[in-house]
Amino acid sequence: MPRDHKPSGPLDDVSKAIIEQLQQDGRRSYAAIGKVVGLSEAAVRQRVQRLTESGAMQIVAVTDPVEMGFARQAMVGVRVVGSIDPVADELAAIPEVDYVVVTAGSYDILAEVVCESDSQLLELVNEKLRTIDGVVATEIFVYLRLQKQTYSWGVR
Amino acid sequence: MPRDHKPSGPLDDVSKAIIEQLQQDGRRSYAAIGKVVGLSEAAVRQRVQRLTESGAMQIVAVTDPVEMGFARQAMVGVRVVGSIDPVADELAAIPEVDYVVVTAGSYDILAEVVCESDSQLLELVNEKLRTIDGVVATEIFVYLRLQKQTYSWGVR
DNA sequence: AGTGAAACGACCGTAGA
DNA sequence: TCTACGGTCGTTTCACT
Repeated sequence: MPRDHKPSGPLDDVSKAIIEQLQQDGRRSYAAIGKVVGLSEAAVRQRVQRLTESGAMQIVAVTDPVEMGFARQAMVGVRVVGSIDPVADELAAIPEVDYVVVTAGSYDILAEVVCESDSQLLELVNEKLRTIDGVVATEIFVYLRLQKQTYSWGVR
Repeated sequence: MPRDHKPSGPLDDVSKAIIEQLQQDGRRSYAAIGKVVGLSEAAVRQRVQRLTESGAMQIVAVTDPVEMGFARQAMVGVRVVGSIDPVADELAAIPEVDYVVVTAGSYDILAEVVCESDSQLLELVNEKLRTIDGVVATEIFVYLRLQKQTYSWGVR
């Protein structure tokens, strides 16, 4: 699922203020946001539409994995021989993998996985990750505690 | 910012269906969701309220760091001597750190950082992370490409 | 890009099963 | 925990700047 990325230059302060409001509550009304940022409802709505269509922002529900029955998360460091891209593609196609990033460092790829149990995690890594062509090593960092997860950059 | 976590047992299929709708569009109307899941508007509203108050779900704007002027992201593996908790707390308090997880493995903590430039990243790691009491080693995984980031578990 | 106004639809509180 | 309903407020469309 690649993000669309229409050009859309850097954001002005008003759009940043709108985003800040929606980071606190994605359902806050355009009218209420307009009062804070000093714009009419319609203007706020237009800017939100442009921001979402350009891919700069999206308004979504994010869930707590534990409450959803996924009690075990882990980050997997992956070392690859040969081309990295096809490996990254295959990883991204796995439903239990929710985050894939190509990195510079002692791993070529970091992949976050969400599982229901330790046994499912082990099976996933052994049978779906380590069997991908080009993967030569993996290291599992089991999550003991998620300490911070924010969707607001720079602010608060 | 610790999550509140009222007890609230495992979710039934209706609540999962509601969440699925809101993962696609966090602003979808309660009435429209009700038609899909077979519930009245008010019932959907009550369930969404309970889900958000229990911390199982939140509806927020998530942004593209590049569009927001944060062109450089990295994952930092942190090795700690002594108690891990105070280090995790200090890391979580840093604004540029958006994700902190305590892990089992060759790092004790993984922290994701969001910066405007390479120089800011370097300064952050050297002056704010490595100076924390108990941190004995860090390893930086600079993000070359974010390949996948989904907020929907299990589905699609 | 922005405003203002009127019609429409969504949301909220309350009552009742 | 759900439905029903009425009042209030938010959203949408459109003509205008």
